[in-house]
Amino acid sequence: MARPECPKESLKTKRARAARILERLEAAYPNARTELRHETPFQLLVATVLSAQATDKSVNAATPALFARYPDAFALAQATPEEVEPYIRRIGLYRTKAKNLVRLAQMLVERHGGEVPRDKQALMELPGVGWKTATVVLGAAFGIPGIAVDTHLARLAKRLCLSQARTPERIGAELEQYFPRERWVFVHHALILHGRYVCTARRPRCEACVLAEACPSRGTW
DNA sequence: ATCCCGAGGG
DNA sequence: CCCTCTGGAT
Repeated sequence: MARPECPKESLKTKRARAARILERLEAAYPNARTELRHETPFQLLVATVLSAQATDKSVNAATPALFARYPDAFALAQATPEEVEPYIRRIGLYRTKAKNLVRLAQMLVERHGGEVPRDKQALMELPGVGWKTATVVLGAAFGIPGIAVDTHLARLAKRLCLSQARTPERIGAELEQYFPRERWVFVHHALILHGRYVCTARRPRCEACVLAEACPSRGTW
């Protein structure tokens, strides 16, 4: 990672650049939303927990069979981790995730009537659910604004010189200063798509990047 | 800071 | 072979 210096910008200048970035994201990814397959908030929560350090493709390959066997929290709460493992083994980190999902389902039944709580603190008390997963679920399932920062957002925020902060929470808080609240959830999904297909971790395709004009790091990778 | 972990890409 | 993938818990 050869780091170019980020330009010194006022908040006003940065917001103007963010506005241009948002414009181009809206043109390039007009209906960006989660690519995790799900029918209910519960299934989205499970899929998002499974997506930690895994590709959404591998998660989507596993969840149809998983959801057919365990369609809701009540069904999953009756399972043992050993019974769940075969469904998710190919995703990786499967022992931890199987254990977490069963306990998570049991807690949903015990504390929330089997439903997904619309509250970040309550979500973060569930095993396997941290700040990023809770923010994603609130946004995608309930439309509650928030910019969840995952590996893609962290990388793009740095390359775009939108945030040099280190923790996901701080990067997210900073990004939320630059984009309008009603577009936060869109920005999250659009930047993930852009990070997955264009501004990739290893060899970013700057020549094909619609954000290049607004990116101080263009061509330096 | 380290562990969990399989699968696909370069 | 090494790196990365919508992280979280210890």
